[in-house]
Amino acid sequence: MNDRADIQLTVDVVIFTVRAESLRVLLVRRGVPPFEGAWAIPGGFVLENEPLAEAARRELAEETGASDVYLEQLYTFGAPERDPRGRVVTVAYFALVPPDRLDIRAGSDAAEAAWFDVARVPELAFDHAEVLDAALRRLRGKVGYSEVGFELLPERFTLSELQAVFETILGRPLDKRNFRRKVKLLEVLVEHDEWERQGASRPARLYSFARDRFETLEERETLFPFW
Amino acid sequence: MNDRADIQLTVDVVIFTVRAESLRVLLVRRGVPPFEGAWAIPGGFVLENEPLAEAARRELAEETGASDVYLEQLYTFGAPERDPRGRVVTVAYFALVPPDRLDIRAGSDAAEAAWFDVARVPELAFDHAEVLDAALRRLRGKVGYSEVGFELLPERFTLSELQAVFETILGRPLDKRNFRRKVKLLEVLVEHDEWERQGASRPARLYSFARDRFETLEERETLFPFW
DNA sequence: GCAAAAGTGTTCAGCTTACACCCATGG
DNA sequence: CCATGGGTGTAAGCTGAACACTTTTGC
Repeated sequence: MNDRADIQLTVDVVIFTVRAESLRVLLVRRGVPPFEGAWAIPGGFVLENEPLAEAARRELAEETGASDVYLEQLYTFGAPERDPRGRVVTVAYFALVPPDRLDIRAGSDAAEAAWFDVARVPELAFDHAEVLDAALRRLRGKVGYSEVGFELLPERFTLSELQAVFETILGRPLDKRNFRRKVKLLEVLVEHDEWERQGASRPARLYSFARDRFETLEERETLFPFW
Repeated sequence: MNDRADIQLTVDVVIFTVRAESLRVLLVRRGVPPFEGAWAIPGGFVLENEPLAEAARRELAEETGASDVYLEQLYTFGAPERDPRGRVVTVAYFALVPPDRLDIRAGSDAAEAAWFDVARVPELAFDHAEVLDAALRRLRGKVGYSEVGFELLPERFTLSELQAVFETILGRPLDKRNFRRKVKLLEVLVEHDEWERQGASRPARLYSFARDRFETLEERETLFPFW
């Protein structure tokens, strides 16, 4: 009468960053069967007495050295046949890592890891194609009414960089003037008297993201209009 | 070196229905410790070789007799101390059951179960207050751009009934004329030559929900505007 | 002085909102 | 005939989209 399944629980973390105007995801190459040699989303088993989000942060730190970045639970995948070794249910998370938070050294000690443009991802192990797809849909769905667009940038950034992130996530160009007007209207950016110069062009003003102001915005639910 | 946690996996299902213009949730009274005598969200262990959604549907059918209703994975709760008996991670789902799909007999054989107005829910066992809160936020958040508002109604319904469901979920009144115009603009309702008469008033036309038309709408992502 | 990217307003269309009266029926 | 809920259109304000030129710098 006790047919509780003997289940192993893992967390997988879809780790995104932005580089050279492309959205990238971190994948690791599997060194052991099953799917030996295939690319996979980094993940691992949940430890005793470890909260799920903490397991995800541990995974994230092991692979990237990054901590204190945006992390969100995505979905739980539990098809019985998703892992040929047995019943393994995985709680998938996704993380947004600004380029300046990446620790180059991290992850290099363990398995091979590499960043892939999300438009050019190889075949993935397990049901990880589905996991990645869910993460991308979530990210794209939320960019319009949440902070995720801001969480991929370094501490200081230009409005053009911000716009490039939005365009990268959405996969389409945005109008520069409209974009700037709307962002400023949100009142979540702090304007600095610092300027980024790059090559032979006019320097761009640097901004930073005021996370606290965004949170008060959310409560007003101005961003969730009734259709 | 193998510190994989010995974890029990359950599914909990937040079951909503609408009755008398109030949004209700099904709760069961616990007959055994821990939290003996407290009200809880129905749930149970995942079986060997059972997909998570199937476990949720099984739970749902046991409690309500309903099948083929709207079911969506909500969130996975895994705080180590959430169940005093040990490490129990739960994958929470929520279900929307139209009143005509409820089987009165179901659930009566087992534990005591009852419907509660979501605004008048008693103290709940475990972290179920948090689970219910997440379900309500998800439901309210999605009513404006998804089909959830349509999934709580019987096969045939009037526009006033539909509006009442939206108002119940959102917790605020909507303008009748605007509501009707927008719903008709969506083109997801089938108009029938049947009329509901109730008491001393003009009969109301009956409609049904064309789920397939809604799905093609979703792909057009007209409903997900960029801010 | 020219190439390159930064920065800046206005107009128009479409959508959202607010709002009040007549209609069909049962009792 | 009256009480009850069903059903319908229009005007005003607001929001989103389209669009082009000037500025600052490095070379």
